[in-house]
Amino acid sequence: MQAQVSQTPSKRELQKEVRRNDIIDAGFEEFAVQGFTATKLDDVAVRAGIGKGTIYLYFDSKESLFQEVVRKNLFPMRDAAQIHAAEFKGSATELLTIHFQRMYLGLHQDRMPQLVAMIMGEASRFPDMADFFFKEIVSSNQELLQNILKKGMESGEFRDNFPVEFTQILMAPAMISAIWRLQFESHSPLDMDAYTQTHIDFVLRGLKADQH
Amino acid sequence: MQAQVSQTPSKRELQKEVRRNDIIDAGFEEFAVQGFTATKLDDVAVRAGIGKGTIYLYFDSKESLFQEVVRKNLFPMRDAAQIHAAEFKGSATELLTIHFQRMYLGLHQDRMPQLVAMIMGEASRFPDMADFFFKEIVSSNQELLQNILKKGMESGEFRDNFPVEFTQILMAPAMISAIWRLQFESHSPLDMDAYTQTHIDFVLRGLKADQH
Amino acid sequence: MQAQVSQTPSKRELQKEVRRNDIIDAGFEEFAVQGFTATKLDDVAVRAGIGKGTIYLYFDSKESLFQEVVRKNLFPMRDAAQIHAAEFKGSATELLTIHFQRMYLGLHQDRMPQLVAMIMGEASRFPDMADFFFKEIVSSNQELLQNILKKGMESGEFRDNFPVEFTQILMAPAMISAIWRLQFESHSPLDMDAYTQTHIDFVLRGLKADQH
Amino acid sequence: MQAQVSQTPSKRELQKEVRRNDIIDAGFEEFAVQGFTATKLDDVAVRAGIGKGTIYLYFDSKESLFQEVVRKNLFPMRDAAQIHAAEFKGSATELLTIHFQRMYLGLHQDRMPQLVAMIMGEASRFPDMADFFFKEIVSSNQELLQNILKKGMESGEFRDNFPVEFTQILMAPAMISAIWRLQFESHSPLDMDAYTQTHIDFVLRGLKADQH
DNA sequence: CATGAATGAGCCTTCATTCAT
DNA sequence: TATGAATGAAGGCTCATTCAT
Repeated sequence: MQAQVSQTPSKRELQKEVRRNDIIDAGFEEFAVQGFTATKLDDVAVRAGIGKGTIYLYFDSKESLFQEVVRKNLFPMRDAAQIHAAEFKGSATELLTIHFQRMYLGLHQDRMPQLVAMIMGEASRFPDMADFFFKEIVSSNQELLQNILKKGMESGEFRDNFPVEFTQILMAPAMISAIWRLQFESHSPLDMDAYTQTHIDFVLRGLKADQH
Repeated sequence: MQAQVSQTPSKRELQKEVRRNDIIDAGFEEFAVQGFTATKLDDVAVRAGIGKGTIYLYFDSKESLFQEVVRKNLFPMRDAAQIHAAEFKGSATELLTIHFQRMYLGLHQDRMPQLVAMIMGEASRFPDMADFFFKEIVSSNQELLQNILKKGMESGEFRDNFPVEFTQILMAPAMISAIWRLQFESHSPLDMDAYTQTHIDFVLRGLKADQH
Repeated sequence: MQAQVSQTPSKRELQKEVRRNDIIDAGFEEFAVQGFTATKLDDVAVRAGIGKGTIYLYFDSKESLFQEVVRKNLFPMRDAAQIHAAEFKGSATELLTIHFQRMYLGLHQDRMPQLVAMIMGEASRFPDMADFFFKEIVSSNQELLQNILKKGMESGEFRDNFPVEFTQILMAPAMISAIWRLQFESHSPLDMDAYTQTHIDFVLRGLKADQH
Repeated sequence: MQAQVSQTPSKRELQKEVRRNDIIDAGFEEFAVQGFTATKLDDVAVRAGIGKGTIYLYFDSKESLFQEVVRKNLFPMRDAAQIHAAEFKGSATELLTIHFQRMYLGLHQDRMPQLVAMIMGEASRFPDMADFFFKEIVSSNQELLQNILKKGMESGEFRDNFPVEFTQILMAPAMISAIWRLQFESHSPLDMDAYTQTHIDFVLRGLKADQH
């Protein structure tokens, strides 16, 4: 008579998952604004609307909460980019264009700029985190871009003498734009659409196969 | 008995200046490695070879010491760049090349990468500092580069349709290289000479006047 | 339908009693190993195979659980000793010998050494418990031993000038052996059979009626 | 002209030593009354009349303070006993008598009973401490007593069939008396002079060479 | 001027107890 | 009844800042 299917999570389990997410989101906000060290778990708790001790029912420590925050916010972007690239049918030029447009969308979503800035600034003091970040995010992105470059070189769209190991040169303006908006938006706002377009255009010019 | 001439600083004043500099240098090392929040004034004192209390004879607070550290380490680079650009006689292409080479030299000198990373990561939490950093360093650099661009456009070396307000696009790879080396050098080392050359070459290609 | 006779406990009441005992046993294990302060009710619950909140359905607080643990584990020993002494037919020498042998058996049973050590170390911080322990266990044991001594003095087996108020002198080696094994077994193990025999022999020599 | 002799500690160093001792003494009081786990460093600080943080200028942690407390309070007793035994000229019976009298004096001095009770109760949860205690105090005491026993056996004062490895049997009543006074003094006070005398007398009877 | 001992506010983490389900 | 999620007070420890020497 028990019609309870084991796959459907109980109401309680659902509630726990929701709560866990609330904490991650609250942590995201706080970490992004305050940075890791300066963030107080008290503030995270207040923002999540829970008691301070509750955080420890879901996470082992401040650091592990931080890892989850990074994970939850960066993985989807990475995965979406990979899937898109794998499925894309079209020229390398088009793919690179769309890939960069998507990168800008992701980087300026919500509090992503803060997250990026925080990781750049504090990762080196948490070797585990730098490790995790490099392996899960950075190298995957690098590889993705390298594949696009190789594709373009094979098709003759891109010059074949650009050193593919220096993908940083191509992506850097996107990262810097995120930091810029975080730090200097009030001093000198950035027209992101124009910036994005200029950046992509600049990259395509720089990669264009040499005339002869 | 004191025939002290007011213009020449007394031995005591010289001594004070030296001491002040020692503290700034020690602070630089510590802030660069640990970041602002994680740096202990105890460590700064030890590194400077003085007592902890002495710091407060020269600086009002941890934060004001930090400001001085930034000031002292970034001003010379900026000033040297400005002087060089003003005095340079030659093509815009050459000037831009040399300017970038100097920028890389400066950025990878000593602990500059850490300083850059730290500013990027923590500046937003110290509005005064972000302010100072923008006004004294960023905008000056931007202006300098814009002048080079305009010069090149006027001489016909560079295409005149690159939006000069987006100098970030041109400089970003240099900033990112500093951060990369700080965070990921152990995961994936960067050949800086090749990187620098590739970057400059890429920029020049991107700015090259259109063929017709 | 319920033909429940009030004198026979219902199945439910039996179940409650069983559950209560499970908790006490789990508490015993944990308190004995960790001590009172260091024991977490969480661990007790896990060991008892129940939820943490359930403990509060059976006990008012951690402290009251502790009292029950002590009560349940020391009463049987005390009662068995009293019954045995009351029923014993034989010489005082024999009775004392057997009484001590039983004491050793009890003291080294299971986790009794830990319980003894814990009471010795922590009882003073729980006046109620010290009270309870003194009234229910200590004084009863003292009285029992005093009765044996008096019996032996009357029968001429023991010298009559041993001050019966100092039964501690006779029992101490047994208590200390329990603590020794708990704390120093790894440093210097104790051959309990030989120790017991030596102790009893020593006591009998010390009590032996003077020669003349 | 500097007449400062390097051996004389400066006033500041003296002050530090005094302060260090104050903290140890305050810690002694608190640990003895509350036990290790229940003692708050706040309370130690208040008792020592200093700020909470000051403790950490002198000790690394609560546990290391505890070690110092034990060290400072137990070492003198141990050393004095060893010196006395080494210098003593007289019979083994006299030596043992005096040794025990001194042991009682030491054990009931100040807060020594509490310290003993605390070590007995909590040592097992701090393996380092149990280790330290066994090596520095227990085994030294055991050895000392064994030497006295051997001396008496050689001189014919004591029977030679008492197993010298079981010195616990001889010393236990002294330890137990300390605990008794701590826990049950209010329920049943102990006349320590009579107790001591009875114990020594009992031990000497038990060790007395057999008549023949 | 220089020192470093002293301070105490502040933060992460734990855990007995409560209570909605 | 039983559960275990939630709470928040409490404690060990850190560190910027002060101040007596």
